[in-house]
Amino acid sequence: MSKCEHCIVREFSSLKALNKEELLKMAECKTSVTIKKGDLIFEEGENVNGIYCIKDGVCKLTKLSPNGKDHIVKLVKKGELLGQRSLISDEPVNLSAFALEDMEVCFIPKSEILGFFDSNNKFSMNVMKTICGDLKEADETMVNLAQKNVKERLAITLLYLEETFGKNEDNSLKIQLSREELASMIGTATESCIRLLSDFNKLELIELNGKKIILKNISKLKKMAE
Amino acid sequence: MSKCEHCIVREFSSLKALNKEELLKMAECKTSVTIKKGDLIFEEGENVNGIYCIKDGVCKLTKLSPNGKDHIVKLVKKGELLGQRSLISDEPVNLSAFALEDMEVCFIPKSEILGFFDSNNKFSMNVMKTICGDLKEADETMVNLAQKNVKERLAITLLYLEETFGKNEDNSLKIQLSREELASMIGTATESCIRLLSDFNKLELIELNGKKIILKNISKLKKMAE
DNA sequence: ATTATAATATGATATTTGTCATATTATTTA
DNA sequence: TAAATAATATGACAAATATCATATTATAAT
Repeated sequence: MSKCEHCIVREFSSLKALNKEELLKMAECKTSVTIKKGDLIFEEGENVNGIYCIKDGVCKLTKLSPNGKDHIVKLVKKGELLGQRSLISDEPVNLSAFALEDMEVCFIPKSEILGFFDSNNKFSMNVMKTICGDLKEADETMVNLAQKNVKERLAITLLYLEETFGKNEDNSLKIQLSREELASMIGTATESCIRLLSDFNKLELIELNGKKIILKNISKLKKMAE
Repeated sequence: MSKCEHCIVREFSSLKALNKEELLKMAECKTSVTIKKGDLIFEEGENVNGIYCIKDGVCKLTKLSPNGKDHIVKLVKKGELLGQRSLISDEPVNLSAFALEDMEVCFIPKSEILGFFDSNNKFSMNVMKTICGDLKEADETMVNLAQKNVKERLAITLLYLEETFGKNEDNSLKIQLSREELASMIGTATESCIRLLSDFNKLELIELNGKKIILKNISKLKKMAE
């Protein structure tokens, strides 16, 4: 069992507030899990009795609409925690989580985390700040969905993907989403998404190379996103 | 100066966790404010150094899009708190608040609230739960905006308004929104909103009587909202 | 390697929604 | 009370987007 004390990833989340003792305690009750690309981590409505700390990889949080279509609410990456909201509200999770890449995560049981809430005020505040950040982001996304058209939302999303997940040596987006997933992030039909990517390509805003997407004209994309 | 101890409204918010001492302390530093319908409480980007406890009335939280249009992100009513997110994140507010009715609110300075966070764990947990609830709601709204059409969103919103704010003796919605505001909640053009209300009226789902809206066929509206 | 399957791409068309014009009604202000 | 202004309503049309069909390409399975 690896030691949480020596885990660098911890430094990026609310868990950075924990002291040595708390980390030792946590190391003893945590479980390390490997998850393969495409696999389900948890499903909407499920009781997840703890939180996941993402050591490596990226996952998508999705919500199913009554029409049967999934919407991607958020992408979560290395260093972030999963399942905080559900734990605090003491409710089943309201989103499903699927691995977009092979992942390594640690599961920390609920009782342990609740203990930290009681004993470590800094930790509580960190978690609160994270959730407040999520709420602020959600408000912005909401307004974008309500007031921007699909073209603008695609531009916004492409810029977000490069900014958040970076690019490879060939400048292509590091994170690989299918066209269907990209459409499900921006809230449109897969065909519309494909068509607009094609348009962006012709306008030389981006370059398409199979699954690879390269942002060629960031400033024009930014203008487009306004 | 009225005593927080005897304020019933307090029982509906996170503040219910405060003990007598804390309430006495709060009563001394709070300020009571009356706000007239239509007035601004605070504006996006402003530093609000505390939180508002709504004693009476309803307000809207809006966000301005770069295109110049406002979007109503949330309605907040009697018993709820305003400005929690901003206080925790230690950032300017990201939404503007306007009174939809004459309001009575109490302003409690930041320092006071931060003290409660340190000393009263129950209070912290209550605030966290509220914000988690907001986040869950925001996720749902997001998916609705992304996947439902305007007709469905209108039905959802009308049902929400009746459920949340109740109805008058004549069965009309207690909360009065202009067509423009209703449109700005569901994320559509004012004319589209008016047109659909008119359609709903013809289909006898609702009844329009000047500014008054009566929900006539709840079950059909619910089917429509799916 | 070959076939089967899934992902991407594009055209044609229908539907939804937005925009602009204008009429009508309600509300405020002088 | 009359005039001015704002809110609501509706028509005509344009633009955005979804849907369905089908082709092409990539990926996985045998």
